[in-house]
Amino acid sequence: MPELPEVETVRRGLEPVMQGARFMGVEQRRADLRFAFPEGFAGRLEGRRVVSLGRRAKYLLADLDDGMVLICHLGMSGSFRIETAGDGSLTPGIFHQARSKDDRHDHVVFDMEGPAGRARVIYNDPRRFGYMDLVARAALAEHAWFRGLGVEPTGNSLDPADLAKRLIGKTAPLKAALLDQRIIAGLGNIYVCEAMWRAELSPLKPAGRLVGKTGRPREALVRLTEAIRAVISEAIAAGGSSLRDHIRTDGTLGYFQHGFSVYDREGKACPRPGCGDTVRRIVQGGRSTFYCPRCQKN
DNA sequence: CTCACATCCTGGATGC
DNA sequence: TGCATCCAGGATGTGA
Repeated sequence: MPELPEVETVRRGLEPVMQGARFMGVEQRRADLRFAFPEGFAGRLEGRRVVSLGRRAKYLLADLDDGMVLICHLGMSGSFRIETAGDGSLTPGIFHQARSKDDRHDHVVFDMEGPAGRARVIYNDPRRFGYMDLVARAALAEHAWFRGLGVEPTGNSLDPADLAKRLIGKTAPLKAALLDQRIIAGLGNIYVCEAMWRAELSPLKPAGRLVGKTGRPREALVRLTEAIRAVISEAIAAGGSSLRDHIRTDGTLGYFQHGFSVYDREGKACPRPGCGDTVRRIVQGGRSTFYCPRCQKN
């Protein structure tokens, strides 16, 4: 599913029509996605105004004017699209026009009215691995989905010393540790593979070996931290990666997939100058890992 | 603690 | 063209 860069791209796409806008109508077309919607979901949103649209890990968070937060996770195949009349001057009538030709997987429809005019925001999710909830902002940190969530891999939040504390003594392979949302929150299969390649670290290496005896981060961990930060920020700048499901709210594609070094490149040449080896695919924990056996020996 | 594996779903790619 | 099979960006729960 969308990993952090894709979710951040969606957040930025929705912000212009959501921030400061009011839910004029909410249509919930089924009782559940991955989980059941909370009781009275649509009615509790209607009439509320979005104070701000944020993100934590792979979760979109819409803070409302009554102190509640709308939480959305896109699962593997969730996407939002925005429909307007094109000139931003939508009348309510436009919303009653025929649905798009393949609306089978449009599960939630938000009719918004705000500073930017009216917009219809539609949640589509073929596999229905996504989920939503509505909780008090004050209780968010203790919510089951957020309690124990690790550090954000963006900006200054990701610090080698802090990461060392989380990895110390871990015998799990590095790949598994980086996918563990309790350690770093927001990374998925793509960016974990890319970051390990950039840092020239083996996905099989026990994660705890990145930490020195005294508990200080080894040089490799500093390198990995920088690689994660770089790949995430570059991916956000590219609008995320569009493989199968990720699409921006305006219907355009992200283009970071063209910048992949190893992900989905099994059998192709390792792009590191002078390497000459071939990208290999192995399976760890049931998920594909792509890496260069020569660059990522240790 | 760690792992392998199944599970929730649909759709696209591939192979016969 | 059909049909079967495998695979997919996530997260959770089970049992070993």
